[in-house]
Amino acid sequence: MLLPQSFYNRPTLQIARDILGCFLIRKIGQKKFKFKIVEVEAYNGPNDLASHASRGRTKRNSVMFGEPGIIYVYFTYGMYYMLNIVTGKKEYPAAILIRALEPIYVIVEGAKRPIESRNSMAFGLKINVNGPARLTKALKIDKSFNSRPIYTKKYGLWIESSPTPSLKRSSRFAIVKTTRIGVDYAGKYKDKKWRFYIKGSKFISKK
DNA sequence: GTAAGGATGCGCT
DNA sequence: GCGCATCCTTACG
Repeated sequence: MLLPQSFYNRPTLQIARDILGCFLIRKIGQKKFKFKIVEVEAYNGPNDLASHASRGRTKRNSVMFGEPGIIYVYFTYGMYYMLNIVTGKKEYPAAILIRALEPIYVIVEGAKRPIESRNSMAFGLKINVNGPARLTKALKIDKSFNSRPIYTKKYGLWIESSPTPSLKRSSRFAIVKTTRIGVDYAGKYKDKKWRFYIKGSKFISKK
């Protein structure tokens, strides 16, 4: 089921846990690619020194200060895009960075086909989605998605809830909580355990 | 298998 | 100018 905007209008750290195991769907042309979200990081509030928002509102980060459920895509290292979803109340700058996905299947002309290898071409899309920059490249996500809603199918990118909501999440998988990647400069915020991933997943971005 | 370095452009000081 | 919420290629064993 498509996750509604209200899902994102909650505390960011809670969303980071809840979104694990949910599905990211990308529609390109007639093909629909389905992935499981297996790793995320939270960038939480105006004081988080690892967050773009800690330097105040700028043209670049302004969507972080807006409505929850909006996509925040930014450009870094001269060549990569990062995919984030804005979370929490309006005016409270926070977002979830999607760091890694697990390929599930692709629907071509109504038929489900497995996505076989992380590094092979699957129906015209290079599937290499265990890393925040890799996955945007693979899914053809760029700045044009910035400020669009994720809670509609209109733009070819949306998130659906996991298939067995009746089962408690804790009975399906365990969550590892640890420190974020590449934020050594962030003072006391570098030690915040705001990175979450599904324990035992083979599709985590590092180690 | 692991390690090192280059690529590359935009936002911010 | 500097530095970055990174990845890929090359060079080794």
